[in-house]
Amino acid sequence: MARKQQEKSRQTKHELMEAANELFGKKGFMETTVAEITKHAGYAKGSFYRHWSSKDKLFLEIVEDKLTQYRNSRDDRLDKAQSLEEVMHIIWDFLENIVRDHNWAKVFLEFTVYASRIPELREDLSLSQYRLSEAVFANLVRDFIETDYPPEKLGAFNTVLFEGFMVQNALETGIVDLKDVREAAVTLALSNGLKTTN
Amino acid sequence: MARKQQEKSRQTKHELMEAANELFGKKGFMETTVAEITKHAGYAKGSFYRHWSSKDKLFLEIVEDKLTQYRNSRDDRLDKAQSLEEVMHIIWDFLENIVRDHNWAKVFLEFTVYASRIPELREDLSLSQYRLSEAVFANLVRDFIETDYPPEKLGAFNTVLFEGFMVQNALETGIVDLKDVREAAVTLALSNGLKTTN
DNA sequence: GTCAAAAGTGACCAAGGGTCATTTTATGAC
DNA sequence: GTCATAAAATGACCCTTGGTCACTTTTGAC
Repeated sequence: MARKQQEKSRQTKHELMEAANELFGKKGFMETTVAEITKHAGYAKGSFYRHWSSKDKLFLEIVEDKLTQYRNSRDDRLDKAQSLEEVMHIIWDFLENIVRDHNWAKVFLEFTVYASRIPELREDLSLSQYRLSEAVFANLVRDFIETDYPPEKLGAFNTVLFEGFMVQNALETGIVDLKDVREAAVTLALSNGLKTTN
Repeated sequence: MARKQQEKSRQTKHELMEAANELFGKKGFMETTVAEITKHAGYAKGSFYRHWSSKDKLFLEIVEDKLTQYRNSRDDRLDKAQSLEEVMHIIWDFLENIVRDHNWAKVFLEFTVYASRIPELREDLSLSQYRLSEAVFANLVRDFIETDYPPEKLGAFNTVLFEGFMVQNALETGIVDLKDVREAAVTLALSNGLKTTN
């Protein structure tokens, strides 16, 4: 049987992904070369292209893995949410996880901006498995909105604030931190989504 | 006198900047090559490096020009501002100008994220002449803040929201538009900066 | 042991940023 | 007008990097 060969191939792919994961987190997407990834994992450059058709595709696969991972760590808390404020904090705990995962939020941002110039890649990136999903955020807040403010927009503001923060963070301006932005997001949600504001 | 030569040199530089301005706006920073810029202006590649030591430096010079331009169109309106809300709208008119200037806000974002990986360039970019200045925004809102919320942070949220919006815009998600984000910024400012919220 | 298929290799290609020796053009002294 | 000098402009060349592919090595079925 050819099972062992498949197994070996999967193992190699895994090793390459691990190496890439580490290097992307450390140096970013652009600054990490394919040759570095393969060398770090102990292979030759050519081997890379037996597993992915491009550096972009590898990145997308890593993103998919990571988002699945992040989402799994969040899902079980959703049922318990009792208020808009609570939901917002669940969302921001989730976002905080991403920032804590080395510098991956920064790497996401880097790749997002890069991908936005490449039509095919931009389409890929707007698929939910590759993206902080505004739709998911919208669904989370929908049940708690008392006004007629569109839940899609309320959901999207989380992404807007988060990604805006990531730009600040990338430049290391140090003026606002994640906590400030979380508070702002909550303020905004309560202010637009609830009838009584305090 | 060698005046005419200097004049010619300045003219060439100007033509190269015009070409670059157009191409960057159309294709972005990364996708525009030095050879394209020089060809578009009618010169050979080598001529580029008589005027800038790198593609990055040319970009910084264009940014500086543009920001000066944007700022000039704003300065004369500042005196008239009577309330926090009014100041916020002046800030967002200013930001709207940048978006209207072809796709330059997107190009700024692209360059910002790119620069954040290159230490020397990141330092350049945090200089005020190259940057949407949080400090300036902070000064604008300072006089109208009634609470003890730090004006630096209130100012910075404008940049955060604006740049976060630019990421959405780059991906063409279409969920929020500039008007939504402006409103959010105003809501946030009034909510944090004024004693009475409505 | 043989041999086909899979895994792995690295020389090679093209594109792009940047360099520099060389050529072209402008200037001013005579 | 001519010549020397300096500035402006050129494009062949270098290096790096993503991607290709003909070749070598390893694996496992028989």
